[in-house]
Amino acid sequence: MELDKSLVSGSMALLVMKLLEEKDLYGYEMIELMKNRSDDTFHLKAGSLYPLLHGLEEKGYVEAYEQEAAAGKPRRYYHLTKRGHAALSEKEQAWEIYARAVRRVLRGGVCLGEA
Amino acid sequence: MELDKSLVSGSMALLVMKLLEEKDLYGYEMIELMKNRSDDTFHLKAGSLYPLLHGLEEKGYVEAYEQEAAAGKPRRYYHLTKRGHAALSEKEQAWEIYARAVRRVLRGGVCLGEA
DNA sequence: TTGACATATATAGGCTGACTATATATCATA
DNA sequence: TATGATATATAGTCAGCCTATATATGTCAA
Repeated sequence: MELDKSLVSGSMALLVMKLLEEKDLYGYEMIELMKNRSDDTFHLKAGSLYPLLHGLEEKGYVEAYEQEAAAGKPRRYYHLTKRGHAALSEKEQAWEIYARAVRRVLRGGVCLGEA
Repeated sequence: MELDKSLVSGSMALLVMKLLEEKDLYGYEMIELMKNRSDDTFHLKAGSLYPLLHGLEEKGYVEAYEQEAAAGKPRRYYHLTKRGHAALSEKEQAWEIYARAVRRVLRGGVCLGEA
């Protein structure tokens, strides 16, 4: 079953920043890592990722620097800033709240805590 | 903390259909029910809901019928069709897959099962 | 009586986020 | 030499939810 793409909306920035929490990465690497970490669920496209990274850079959540690779084009590494860490933390909390609310609704009305 | 609206994208159709699984509802009722069921997390707006319902009707996922209320405007009730039930089931599965993948990424790399 | 508010549905227009398509450039391999 | 993997980038498009606004009825307070 193909994943409904409309479900993916909005959380890519969160997921990308989460990858950057561990270590600096370049774009192409993130695409591969995202695929692996999500157990082949998220196929983040280059055309989605690079504009997203530029947006995060504008907001001051990441900083970029060029680095030569052993072969091929030089790589543009991204580093999560202090502000980025703070934003990531908030987005993680927001995700928790959101996912919990979806679970509540999907669990249906026959449960405790019904308002 | 205000919920990041961009996270909500895409899953409203799923949640609305889930409400309709239990019983027929009219639009205004869904807005209230959604708020209660989600523990005051989802504030679905009328301007989002009604076009969404019309879309579900066009796809044959719901059927509508008018019914007079004790007072005020007649209410437009929505009923989940057989096709709607099937679509709901698929969307629920898609949500499970998506949420699991997000959890995997958020859990980070220092875990078992890393691909 | 009139103004505000809750109930109830509807549409127009805008913003954001992810997509496809395309462009560029290097290197390996067939 | 041409195909594919690596690597980054932008333009244009589409979908989803938003705000703002319109309509209509009933209740309650000033």
